[in-house]
Amino acid sequence: MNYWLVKSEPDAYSYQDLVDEGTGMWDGVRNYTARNHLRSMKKGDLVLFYHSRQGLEVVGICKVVKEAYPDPTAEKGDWSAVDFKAVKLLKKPVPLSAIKEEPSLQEMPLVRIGRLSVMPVTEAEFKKVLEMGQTKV
DNA sequence: GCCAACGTTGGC
DNA sequence: GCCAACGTTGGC
Repeated sequence: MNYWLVKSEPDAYSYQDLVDEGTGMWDGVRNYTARNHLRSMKKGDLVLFYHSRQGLEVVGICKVVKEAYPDPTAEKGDWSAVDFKAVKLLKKPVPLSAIKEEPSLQEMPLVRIGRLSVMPVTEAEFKKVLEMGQTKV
């Protein structure tokens, strides 16, 4: 079991949109590092859902229900998409400012590499974020 | 809206 | 193959 974090601008696609859809396609990634992370995802992996630009907080948990397949929105190039299903809304969203203040979360790419939109998270980091969000899977 | 950080592109 | 210029992302 691996753990991940994905970012989305809620204006474009929010956690609530995923809840409404049931199963959502995670497409449109056009960054090689992020794409490679998508391809490493396995069915059942748990994913933190983060709202960028607006919100700036981890809002929910979802899981991988379909592993990487060719991104249908890519007109050219070698890109991938995966499918997610919403698992649980965090009881308390975890803001970026709180993550930055938590010593054990300083190594997260979310803090270190601002621009990356799909990133791995360690089990310890994942659990810590859930704890801060007062939520259990 | 600004700007820093990072990735990509293209000239040499 | 290096590196400057440019574009994009995303926090502030």
